[in-house]
Amino acid sequence: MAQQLMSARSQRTREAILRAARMHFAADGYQRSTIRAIAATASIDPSMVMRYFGSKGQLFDAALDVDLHLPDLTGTPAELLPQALITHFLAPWEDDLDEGSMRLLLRCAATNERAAEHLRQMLHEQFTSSLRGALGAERAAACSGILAAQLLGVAFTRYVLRLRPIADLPVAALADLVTPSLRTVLAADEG
Amino acid sequence: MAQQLMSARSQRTREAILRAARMHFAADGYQRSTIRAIAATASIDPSMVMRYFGSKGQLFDAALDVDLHLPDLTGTPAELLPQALITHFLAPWEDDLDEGSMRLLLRCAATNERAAEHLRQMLHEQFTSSLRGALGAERAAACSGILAAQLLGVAFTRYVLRLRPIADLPVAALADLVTPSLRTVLAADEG
DNA sequence: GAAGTAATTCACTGTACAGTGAAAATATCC
DNA sequence: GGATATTTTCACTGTACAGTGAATTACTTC
Repeated sequence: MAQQLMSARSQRTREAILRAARMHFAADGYQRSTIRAIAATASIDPSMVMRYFGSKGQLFDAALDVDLHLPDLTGTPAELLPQALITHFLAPWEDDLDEGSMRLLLRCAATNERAAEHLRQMLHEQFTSSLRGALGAERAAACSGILAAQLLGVAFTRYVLRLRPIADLPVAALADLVTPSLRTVLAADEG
Repeated sequence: MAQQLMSARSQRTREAILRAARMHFAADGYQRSTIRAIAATASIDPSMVMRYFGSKGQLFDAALDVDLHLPDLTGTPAELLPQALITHFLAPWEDDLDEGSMRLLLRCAATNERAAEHLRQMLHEQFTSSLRGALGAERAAACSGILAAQLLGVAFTRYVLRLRPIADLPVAALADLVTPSLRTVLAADEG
């Protein structure tokens, strides 16, 4: 891609902008984040943002390009599936190495159709491909909707709304709390 | 309140503004909604908004003042509790007589701390008071967090993110899909 | 139907912002 | 070390907006 053709310097600048943009978009949403503020955080001139990303909208698109990193769960015994799902699902939210890109996506999806489409696409792809091996294509498709709803509910409640007690629980306790429900969903579809 | 002192005409204007505001806030979020656009929808002059609500922020606060209308579930047999919960919870979203005020609250809570606080408060009060009679204060407090998370997940997925298939299901089918999980949550806490 | 009050409109201010383009600084190559 | 290309800064434009206050219109009451 174009990135490969860039000098190390512009590469660094580009990444600094992206990092700053993710922070701002995650904290304030799309509208309230200004190019100027993002540029200030990245310690560069606002017009650099235009140079590297063309417009605020394109910068946003670039910032949205994140990943759940759900592993392929093929071979995971049914018994352990709920635990594995919740653990892997929560991981990118908990240790946000990428400046909260998951939070950014969830928050912005609430008010921005572009982000919503991105999130829908991402959830669909990653859930079905992660579960296909373990459940078969048919059951994966049938379950993924309600599984996504439950996990999104937890993520929204914990990371965006910060509703107690869900927001305060250690991850392990949270996983224990949710696991039975996931198990129920997977079991209900078994028959 | 001040409303009682107003003429019928100003009462009507006030309500027209509020209705228009809820529509816009629900559709576009706080930032992207402009006083001008709200005024246009309500077919009045932008400065009327200022007259009646003081500022965009105060108008927003007024628009957020909504209710889940969860009934007191005292006396509902445990067996029927999940069904009753999901049905009553979904109702205000489904038939949005109030111009989508629930959607407005959920959407805006994602990026607006004022709305988030409002939603947290509302969920806490309404869930605990609705369940206290049926479960006792202790169990109500213990369950309400995870119940809220699950129901918020469904609402977010269906009404805000519009992720399929959850977004397309008839309410009854959706209720059937979620009921087992709610039952699991309530059962898990029983011991 | 005139006097007074409440509701509404209008013209305006200041500000914050996205985006532009030319100039300056910095690196790269011969 | 001068020429060329790339990165960065700077000064600017136009626009959209929240909010203000005076002028105007519509109601009410006597």
